[in-house]
Amino acid sequence: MTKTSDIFVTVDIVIFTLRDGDLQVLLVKRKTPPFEGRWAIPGGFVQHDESLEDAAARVLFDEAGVRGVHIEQLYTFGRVDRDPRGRMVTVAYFALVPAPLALHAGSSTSDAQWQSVYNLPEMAFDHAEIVHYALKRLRYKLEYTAVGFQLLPKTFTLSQLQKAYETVLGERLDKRNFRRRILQAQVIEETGEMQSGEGRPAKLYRYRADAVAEVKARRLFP
Amino acid sequence: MTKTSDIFVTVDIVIFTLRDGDLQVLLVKRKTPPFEGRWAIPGGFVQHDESLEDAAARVLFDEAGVRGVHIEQLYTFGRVDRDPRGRMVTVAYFALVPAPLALHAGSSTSDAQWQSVYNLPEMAFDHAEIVHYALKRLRYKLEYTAVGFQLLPKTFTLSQLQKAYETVLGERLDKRNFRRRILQAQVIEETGEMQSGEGRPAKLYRYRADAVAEVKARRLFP
DNA sequence: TCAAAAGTGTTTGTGGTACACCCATGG
DNA sequence: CCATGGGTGTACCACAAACACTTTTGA
Repeated sequence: MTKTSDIFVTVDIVIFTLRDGDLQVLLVKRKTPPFEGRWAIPGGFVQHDESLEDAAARVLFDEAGVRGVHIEQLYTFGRVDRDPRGRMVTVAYFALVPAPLALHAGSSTSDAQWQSVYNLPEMAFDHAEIVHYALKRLRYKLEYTAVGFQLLPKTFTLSQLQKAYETVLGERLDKRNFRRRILQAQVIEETGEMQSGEGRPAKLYRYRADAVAEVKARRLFP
Repeated sequence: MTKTSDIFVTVDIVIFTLRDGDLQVLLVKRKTPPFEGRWAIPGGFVQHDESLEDAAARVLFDEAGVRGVHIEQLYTFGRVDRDPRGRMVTVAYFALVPAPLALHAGSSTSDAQWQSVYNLPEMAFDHAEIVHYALKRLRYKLEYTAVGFQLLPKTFTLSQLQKAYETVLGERLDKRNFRRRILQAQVIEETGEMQSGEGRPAKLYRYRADAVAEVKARRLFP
C-alpha cells in the first residue's frame, strides 16, 4: 500500500432556506468547464490549515453571507470518476439559513441563486444526488429533532413554524395536534410579544436555548 | 483559493462483533511512530483508483478477513492536528461481523486483537472518539432498524437475537415484549429447523431478505 | 425427576389521530 | 360587521410496558 496524496479534498454545502413558502437551496452557475453553465452547490477546496468544519463555514460565508447558522456534516462522496479533472473526495454538509437572512445571497451576484428544491435544474457532478440526500436527511431530522426552528427568525408564530414543517415535509399537518406536540416537547417558549397582521394577532415564540434538541425516544411527527 | 493536494485521505473502520457475550471491536497495535505501541482501529490510505467504499472493503478484508458484511459510512474526521505526520482526513466506517466469522482475525496475527468496546485501551490518534461515536450510532440504529441480525450467523434463535440486542444496548429487555415486537415487525421468519442444546430446543429463524430494513415510523425499542 | 432454556397472554397506561368551532383584530 | 387568521378539547384506537407460569428436552 502506498500513500497517495493526489486526492483533492473539497467541501460542498447544501444551503437550505424558506422563501416564498417554498424550500429552496442556494445554487451557483458554473462559469468554467467541466459542466460549464450547469448549476452546482457551493463548495471549495479544504485548505491545509483549516478543519473540515472551518472550510464549510468559510464557503457558507463566502457564498451565502451568513455565519453562525446550523450546519452539519451530511456524507462524504468519493466515487473515482465524480470529477473529470481528477480525483476529488468531497465532504458534503448541509446548512439551514433563517428565512430573513436568505435575502443577501442570490440578489447581488447573478451566479448564485436560490432555487426550489422541488424543481431543480440539471446539475453538475453528482450534486443532484447530494441535494436529494440532504433533503432526505433534513426531513428525517425534522421528524425527531427540533431542528426546524433553524429555518425561522429568532421569534416566530406557531403558524409560521407549522408552515415551515409543512414546506419541508411536503405534507399538511393538523393544527391542533401540531401545536399540542410542539408545546409538550417544551422546545419553545412564549416571548410575551404578539405579532399583528391580518386577522387575530398571534403569540410570538422563541426557541429555548436550554431545550434538548433531540426529542428523545419518540419521533416528533411519525 | 488554491488547490491543495497535500491532504491525505484515509479510511478507518470500526469493526464490531459479538464474542463471549460481549461487544468487541478489532484493534491493531501500532508498530511504528507516532503512537507506537498504542492500539488503533484498522485503516489505510485511499488509493487513487478506488472509491471510498472499495477502500473500506479492502481494509476490512485485509484486517478481518471478511467480505460482504454490513458496512456503512460513519463520519469524516478532519481536525488539522489529528495526525502529527501531516494533514490527514479520514472517512470512518463501521462494519458488523457475524459472530462465527470473527474467529479468523485476532487469533493468527498477534498485532490484531478483538477487545471489548466497554473496556478500551488507550488509543492512537482520535480513534477513541471514533469508536465511541460508532457505538453511539450502532445503538441508535439498532433501535429503529433491523441491523442487529448482521451480528449473528445466518440462522439464530430468538434468545440469541435478544442477547445480541442486550449486549449492544447495554440493558436487559423483556422476553415476551421482545419476541412480540420482533415477530410483528416481520423481519425474520422460521427456518423450520430447531436448535437443541441445554434445555428445550429453540426454533431457528433467518433474516428475511425481502424485509424492509428500516422499521418505519416507530423505533423498534424506544 | 430435575435443571435449563423456550415459549406464551393479559392488563393497564400513554400517546397518536381525527375532527369543528369560537376568538380577536383590522379594514 | 365581516374577513382573516389565531386559538382551543375530546373521544377513540393502537401500541408500549409490566408481569409469571407452563413446556420441552437432555442429563
